[in-house]
Amino acid sequence: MPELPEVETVARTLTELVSGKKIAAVKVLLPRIIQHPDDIQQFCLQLIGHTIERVERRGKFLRIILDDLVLVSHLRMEGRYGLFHAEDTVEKHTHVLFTFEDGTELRYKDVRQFGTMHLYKAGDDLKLPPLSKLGIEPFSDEFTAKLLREKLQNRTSKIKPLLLNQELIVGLGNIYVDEALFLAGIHPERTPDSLTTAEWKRLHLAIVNTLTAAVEAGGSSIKSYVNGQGEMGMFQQQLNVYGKKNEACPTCQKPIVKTVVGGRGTHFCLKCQPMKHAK
DNA sequence: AGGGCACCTCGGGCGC
DNA sequence: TGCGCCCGAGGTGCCC
Repeated sequence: MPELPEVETVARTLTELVSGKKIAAVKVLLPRIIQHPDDIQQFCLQLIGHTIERVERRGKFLRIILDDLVLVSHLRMEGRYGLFHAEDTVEKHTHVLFTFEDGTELRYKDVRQFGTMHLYKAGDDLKLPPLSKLGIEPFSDEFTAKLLREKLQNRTSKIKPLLLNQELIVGLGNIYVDEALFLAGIHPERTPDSLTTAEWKRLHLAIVNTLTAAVEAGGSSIKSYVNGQGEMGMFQQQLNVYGKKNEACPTCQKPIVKTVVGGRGTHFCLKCQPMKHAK
C-alpha cells in the first residue's frame, strides 16, 4: 500500500480509532516484525498500561504516540491495521495484537511479513534509526524546487531511483513517482544533470500536486484499509500512467509503455516524457 | 554512490 | 477449458 498518501490516511484513521485507548496486553506472533527492543517480551511489557494519544506520519512510517513512548511502524508492501474485539477470530497473517482495556484490539496484519516496528521512549524515536535517516518532507515549507535540485543534482543515477530514495525526499513510492514524472513531463531515466531549471520547477510542483491530490482522495491502494473505516483510496481513479500499460496517454493518446528502471516496474509516455528535453 | 538481489506470500497470467 | 508453474507486487536493507 503505502506511500505517503496511504500512510497519512492510515495515521488519520488510526488517530480517530484508537486515541485514548489504554493497552492491557500485547501479543507478538511473528517476532521478526519487532526490530527494537531486541527482547520481544520487553516490547510487550513496556507497552502495557500505556495510552495511545495520537498517530502521526513521518515519511512512510507511522508514529503511534503513547504517553511517554513512540511505536514506529512501517507497513512496507502490505502491512495493515484493523480494530477488532478481542474475542474476534484472528485472521491469517496477523502478527501483532494490542489488546485495550475496553475489550477492543488493534491488530497488525502483513501477508508478506516485511513490515517493521520499533518501540522507543518519546523523543528518542526521531534521533535513532530508522527515522533519523529520513530526508525532507514534501509538504514542509523547506521543500522548494531549489532544494530539490540541490539535493539531487550532484547524483549520477537516474531521476526515478533518486526520487524513491527516502534519505533524500520521503514519501514517494513506485506509484506516485511515476505519476509525478508524468505530470512533470520527465523521462524516468533522465539524469539530474540533464534537467533544466524549468524542469526542476515542474518536477517540484508535480510531486507536491500529486501527493496533495492523493491525500485528499484518501490514497489509491485498493488493498489498503483500516478495518471499520471501509476500503480506502479513491485516487486510483486519477492515475494517469501507473498500471496503464498499453492504455492511451491522457494527453497525446499514444500507448503508455511499461519498462524496468532501477529494478522497478515503470510506466510512462514516450512522447510526453522524452529522453531529451525539448528546447 | 549506485546497482542487484534478498526478504516473504499470494494471485494473475501464460503455456501446455 | 483447466491446471500448474513462474513471475511480479505498492518497500527497503545489505551486499558488492
